[in-house]
Amino acid sequence: MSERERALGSTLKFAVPPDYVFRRDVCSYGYFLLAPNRWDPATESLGRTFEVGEPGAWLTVRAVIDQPAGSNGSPVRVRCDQRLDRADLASLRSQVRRMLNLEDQGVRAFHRSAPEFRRSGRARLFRSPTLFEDVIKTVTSCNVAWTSTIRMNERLCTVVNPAFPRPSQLARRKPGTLRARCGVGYRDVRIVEIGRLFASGASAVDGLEDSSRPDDEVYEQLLGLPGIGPYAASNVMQLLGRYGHLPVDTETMRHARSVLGMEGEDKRLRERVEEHYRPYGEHRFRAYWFELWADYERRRGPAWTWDPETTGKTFTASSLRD
DNA sequence: GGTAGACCTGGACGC
DNA sequence: GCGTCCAGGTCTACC
Repeated sequence: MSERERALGSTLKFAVPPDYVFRRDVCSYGYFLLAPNRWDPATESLGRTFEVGEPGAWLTVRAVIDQPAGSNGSPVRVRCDQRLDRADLASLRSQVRRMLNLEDQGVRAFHRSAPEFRRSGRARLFRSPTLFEDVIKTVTSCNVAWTSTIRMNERLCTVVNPAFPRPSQLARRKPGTLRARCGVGYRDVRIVEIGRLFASGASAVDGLEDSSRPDDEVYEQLLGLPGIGPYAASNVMQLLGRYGHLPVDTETMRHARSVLGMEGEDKRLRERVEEHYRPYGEHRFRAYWFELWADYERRRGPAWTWDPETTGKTFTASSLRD
């Protein structure tokens, strides 16, 4: 493809399920506020840098994704800053489909289990183009305030790769460099090690996306990864489309006390939270999460109106405490 | 199996 | 402007 042909940006349009509402379903999980994603509340579009191609010939593409008609189930559009060939368009399409979680077959079942979310239509959860990015984003969200998570992801994109670091890029980095330039702190060694595992296709990460495997097996495997404890493993589970685990953190405790009216010490509260969401079975994460999200929206307005520079930075348990 | 303390960063607070 | 304290989940050592 010539340079001139490339200059005329490609546009991709594709059908989505009838229930799909772009602004609601993108702004459904905090990762829509993390680099390289950039939500624009004014145009209700998501900007992002992607990488297409193959090892040794990566192509960096800047794209803007939206749903021009804005109505349920109307096609989603992806506008690129350059012209892509068929293979690159296919790669981009598959990355966007993962982010938008379009293959999620459990929406109806979730609404049967939790009819209180039928009216809002909440069910789908936003995620990253790759499992690797979801895992690293999860590690950067552990033991840290939300603003620091935002900063770490920004710096990883600025310092290593604007489309988000690839496993091999993090595998090659010195931990000290990541710590000094990306502000990841003691997570440096763990991030490099996760990069190595994904880059080499080690058995520790093999089969994580195999949906035929039982939940408990995948959960145990995740717990074996560096930097991944019970909270992070449960969070990655939901990013894999497995919603039966609850990632319990300080924010869960705040929610239990302030919204569910529960009392007691953390250990007892943890048990009560598990008990509370048990009736939702394999959908319990979604029931928990959209209840929490509805509370955020009561405080801050609909998520699609949040400005990443202001409102988007205010989510952390201590700042939301009543 | 349970628990205490270290890990690192940035924000809040007091002086 | 500086020093101190605290929030935040994982990991290791120890009981």
